[in-house]
Amino acid sequence: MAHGLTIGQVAKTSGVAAKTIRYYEQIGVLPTPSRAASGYRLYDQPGVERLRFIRRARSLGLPLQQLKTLMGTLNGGPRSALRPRLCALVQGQLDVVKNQIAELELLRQQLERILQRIRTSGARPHGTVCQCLETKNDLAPTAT
Amino acid sequence: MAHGLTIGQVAKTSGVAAKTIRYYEQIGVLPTPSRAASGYRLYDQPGVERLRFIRRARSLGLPLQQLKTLMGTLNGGPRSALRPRLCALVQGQLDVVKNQIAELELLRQQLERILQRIRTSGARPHGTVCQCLETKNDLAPTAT
DNA sequence: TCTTGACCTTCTAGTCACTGGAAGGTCTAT
DNA sequence: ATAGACCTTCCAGTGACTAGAAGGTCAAGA
Repeated sequence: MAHGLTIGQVAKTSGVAAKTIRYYEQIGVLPTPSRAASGYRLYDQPGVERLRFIRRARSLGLPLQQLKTLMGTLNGGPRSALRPRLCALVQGQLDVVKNQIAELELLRQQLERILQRIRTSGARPHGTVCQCLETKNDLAPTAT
Repeated sequence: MAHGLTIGQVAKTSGVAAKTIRYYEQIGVLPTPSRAASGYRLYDQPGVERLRFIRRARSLGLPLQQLKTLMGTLNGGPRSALRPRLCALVQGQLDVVKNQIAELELLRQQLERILQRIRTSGARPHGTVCQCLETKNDLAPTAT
């Protein structure tokens, strides 16, 4: 009731589910907010901004574990370490994303070839397994 | 000891961890194999082929749940339903993959712009949150 | 025959990022 | 006073495995 938004209000304005906000707090990505006499969580503006930061970074694919350590740096670590760390984080994520794209492109080609094959030749079962997925050449051995 | 490969031999030749093979059996994607007197699992050739089929399909990103129902069709369902089902499965997966690629491409662009910004302008903390991740225009609200 | 070490068995629990639900307390408006 | 919308905590589930513990089995060598 004092100054501050309840978790539901924060959820509504930020688009992050209340459950998710509690979860972030639970695993230590968000600090524990102040509480009303009733026990309700109360968020102030910096608290809301921290959440938005987390969400922004998450939408870039940064894992919560890395965010957690980064938040640690942000709230208390040496300021000088900030830029290189952020830089490395984003660069690392960029590499991850590039690799994912490359792998998915391969996958797409495989799927298109297979679809072609199913459509034209039909899927004759051989034993209990489909021939159309049997040809080795098209498929990476462990491309997950 | 009778005819058949132990789980470790299958694991070695197929490149699938023994743990994973047991897991597939546990969730019903693979049928329960025969057992030696000792209780060891023994796999015959069709069993090994089923595993290879699963892995091939998994490497295409098909979820185990779908594979499970497909295996049901393969082992007992009407043969006529096979081709359209497989076709739909692969087509669906192709759509999924295409969407993933498109999203990751957006993500890559965002990350590259952000990296540029960090490198050139530096990351001045503002309050407790980084400005360089604060600009809304670059970032999708919920692009995970 | 005994022992060593590799292999196998089951079971439980952990990963990641949430999400759902139950059981119960609080706030606001009527 | 009561309805119902909100909040609290805790437990469990998702997908596709992976790790580890505790114990049984097998083949080979001394």
